[in-house]
Amino acid sequence: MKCPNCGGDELHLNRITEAKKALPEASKMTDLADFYKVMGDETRLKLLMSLDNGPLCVSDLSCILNMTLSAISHQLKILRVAKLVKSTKVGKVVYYALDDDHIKKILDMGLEHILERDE
Amino acid sequence: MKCPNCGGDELHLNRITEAKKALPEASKMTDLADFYKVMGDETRLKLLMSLDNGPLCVSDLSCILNMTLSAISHQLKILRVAKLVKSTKVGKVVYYALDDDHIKKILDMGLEHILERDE
DNA sequence: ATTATACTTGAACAATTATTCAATTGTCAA
DNA sequence: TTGACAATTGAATAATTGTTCAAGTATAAT
Repeated sequence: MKCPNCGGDELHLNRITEAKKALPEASKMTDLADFYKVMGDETRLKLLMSLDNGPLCVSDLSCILNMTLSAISHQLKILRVAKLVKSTKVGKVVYYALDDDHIKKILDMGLEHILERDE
Repeated sequence: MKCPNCGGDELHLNRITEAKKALPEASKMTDLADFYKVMGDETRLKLLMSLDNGPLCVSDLSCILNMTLSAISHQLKILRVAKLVKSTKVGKVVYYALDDDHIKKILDMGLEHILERDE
């Protein structure tokens, strides 16, 4: 039996079928890629890090990142849709917070990896 | 004293300066964003997951993902530069493997988050 | 009611990026 | 040496994406 894609031999095929089986569901892969994609932007990462010590309003975040309200709002929407942050409106002010502290753990783990890597 | 950016009051300023101090170094933020950016692609994520159970050559990976050698090679290069995978050449064949098992832990944590989230 | 504030939204633009295609390198076998 | 195979590379293309700008809500204050 030969690999229909590249013509490889039996052993080659075994490795392939095994690796294929070990892969998570296709839809889960897409979800995971999307999750990392949302984190893979400096602005959004700064927003998440800023919210790490408690809720902040959009103006606060705009000051912290030194970016326009519009830019911040656009990025907050992406974070909101991805369920990484939640928002509550108090009068005219909208407060944003991390959706749960699982997010915080993931952030810390990534940061730890970066720090270790650069030693 | 007033916020030079949006004209907010004292309390507002306190929250801002505190959040700013808590933020990691700018260069670390960039590195972390870049790290997630590399993971935030379905093809690269599949490559990493495929290598989870041991090294595979480029042809194997091409079969597993059902994509051209060229496309795979381009993505492997990105993973290599980002130090997520390493490669060793044996004759004509180049084997790729996860750079360390810290990567595996991060992958698992992300996947766990996705699974929990969708319950 | 009118005005100001806090934020959101949609369109547009520039920049980035994933894949394809064609050409090329490096290694082994005949 | 010649040919075949594994993999890499660079340029081109199409698609995605982050920010800006201008206009629009919603809420509070006068």
